[in-house]
Amino acid sequence: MARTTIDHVAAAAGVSIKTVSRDLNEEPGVRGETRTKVREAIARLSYRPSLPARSLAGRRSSLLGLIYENPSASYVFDVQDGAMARCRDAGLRLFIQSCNGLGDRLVEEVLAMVEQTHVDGLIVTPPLSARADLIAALEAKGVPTIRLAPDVLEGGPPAIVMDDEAAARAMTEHLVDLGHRRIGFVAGHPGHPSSRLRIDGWRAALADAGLEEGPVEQGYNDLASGLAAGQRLLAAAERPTAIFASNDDMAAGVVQAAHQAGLAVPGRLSVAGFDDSQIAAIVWPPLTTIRQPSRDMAFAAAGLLIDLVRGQEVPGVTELPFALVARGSTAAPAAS
Amino acid sequence: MARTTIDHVAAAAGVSIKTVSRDLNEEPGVRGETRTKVREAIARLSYRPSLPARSLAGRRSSLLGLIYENPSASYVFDVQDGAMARCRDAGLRLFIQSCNGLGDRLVEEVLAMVEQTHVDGLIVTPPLSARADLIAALEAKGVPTIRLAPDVLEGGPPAIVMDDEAAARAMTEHLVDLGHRRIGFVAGHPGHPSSRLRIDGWRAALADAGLEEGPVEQGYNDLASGLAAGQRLLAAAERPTAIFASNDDMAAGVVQAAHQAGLAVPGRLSVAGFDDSQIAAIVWPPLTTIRQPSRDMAFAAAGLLIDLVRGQEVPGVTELPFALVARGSTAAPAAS
DNA sequence: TTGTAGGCGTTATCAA
DNA sequence: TTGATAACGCCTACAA
Repeated sequence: MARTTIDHVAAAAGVSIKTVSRDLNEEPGVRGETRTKVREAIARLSYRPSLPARSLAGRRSSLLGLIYENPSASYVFDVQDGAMARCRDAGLRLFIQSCNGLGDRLVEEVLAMVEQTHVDGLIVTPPLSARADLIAALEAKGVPTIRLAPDVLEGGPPAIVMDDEAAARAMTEHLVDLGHRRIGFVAGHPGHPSSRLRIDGWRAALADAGLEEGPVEQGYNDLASGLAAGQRLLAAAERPTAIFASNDDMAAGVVQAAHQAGLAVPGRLSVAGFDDSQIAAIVWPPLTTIRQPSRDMAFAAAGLLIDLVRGQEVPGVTELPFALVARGSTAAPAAS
Repeated sequence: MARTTIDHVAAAAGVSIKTVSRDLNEEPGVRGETRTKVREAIARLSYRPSLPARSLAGRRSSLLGLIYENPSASYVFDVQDGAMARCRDAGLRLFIQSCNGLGDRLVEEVLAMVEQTHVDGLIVTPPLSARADLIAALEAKGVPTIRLAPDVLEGGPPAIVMDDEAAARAMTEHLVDLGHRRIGFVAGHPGHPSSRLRIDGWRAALADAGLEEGPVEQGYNDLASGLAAGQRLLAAAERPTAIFASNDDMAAGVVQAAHQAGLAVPGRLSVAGFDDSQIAAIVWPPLTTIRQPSRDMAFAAAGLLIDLVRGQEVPGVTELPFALVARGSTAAPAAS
């Protein structure tokens, strides 16, 4: 029950607590011999410094925060994993907070969390990274912040992004290259940062190819809305030969709609998604999609935040590359 | 930059800091009038007590911990969500830690986390809840612990479980009732607590129905191994008319194997899963499966842990009900 | 290169 | 019913 403290270590090593502290924090000015003694005592007593005591005494808590709201389980999982890995490398801890269901108390609750836990800085994931009120409040409080995939890049805290528009364009070009001329689109949730960029990319690619704009249906980033959108798209008189959905969940819905309509995928209909979430590899046929490097982005975000907290300069925008993953759900259109 | 502290509140309310502290902790012995004054000052200054200071001074940190390792993204997501919700209700915070890739440093790292963060107690999710060394170490340290879905119930810290065996039996009975006589099984990961219970349930139900035991193939809880197991099962001379997989990911793999073999599901082959994870509703046809109340179990676990930390008695085993979710992947066998 | 004193923001103890 | 004061375990500033 009795905690091992820095005093015990100091006594065991025959030095003062300050010397132990210096070693712990890798401060200079400790003789090699002394350092060895201290290290040995630390190991022998298996001493672990108390984080609360540190954050109380010092100006740092060795704790970073990460907040999320709602996105898919796999996205949250990847992001957590990446950020935690980076923190572990740096000997820091990550405090994760869900903001689901906070409604209009969001800003207040986040500030409360930051104050109570003393996190040194915060990683804000989408769609929270698009909440201007939140970001403004954090800046006003002086909380070091990194935005993950925000909607607006100019101004605001440093951001980590992927080029959604270029990715959507690449996917559309992939479909065009396969020979598709009538390519429908299922738009993403209107409140989501990347939705606009993705539809813009689709439009741009069609324009570049000299093709007419295909039919668009609104979705809400979940399977059900993708299914409904797919049904509407497929019921039209002039059916598209390919449908590009703004995320994988909706693309899975479109695949279901095709199954229901008795249309073979990709024989009669090609379907493309976005995100390369778990689902993409699980539906049949597996989805051609865009791999968003969620884990890498979070890893990088944590790295930037660490720099930021240490007072170093960090770039305003860091862009990570995407990849087009071609799988079974897209093919050349049926010769008609 | 200057933090609002209990001193500011005390000054504003014209009382001592101890009185403010008493109000914060809902201790008795504060006059109603005084309490009102204090509350008003707290609200006006939007004061939030510092968690580190609390854990340093008091015997409690108002922080619970949750550790996980590897399971599917959706499982982790649900569990986090449930535990966080319960913590929020109680005014506590939840510290989440991934234990992926820790190898043989697992026990050491978990103990380090517990010591460093001062969490009051720990929720241990599967498959970590089956790690005897970990559980023993936590008990030795006197860390209040709740096990989520452990393999062994007798002894050890309080556990929250679902009756895996009964659920597997129910699913098998469902298939028998549909008319299946040759029911194959894809076994779950050998290291996973519930794998044995599920196969036992399947065996028991077949025995009860007076049926011969069907073919079994080993899987590892992921899609790929389910696919491989499905291929082996379907290649056999006497093909089963139904396959029950120990989890949904593997069931999705079996469905893929059926697709590849040109076997209609559920026309020529019925497939059943377990977990009701996201995947279950996404594959085509959607899976008949067992809903494991992961979120509820985590919610309950946090509740028990709170009681435990407060020194109350908690039951050794708490069992939550499962549900059989019948969807499109199971039907009567083709008349042959 | 090392050590001493003071304080971080709370809760606990004991007195008023 | 309230308050002064001493911890809690560490870091910062300053001294030796």
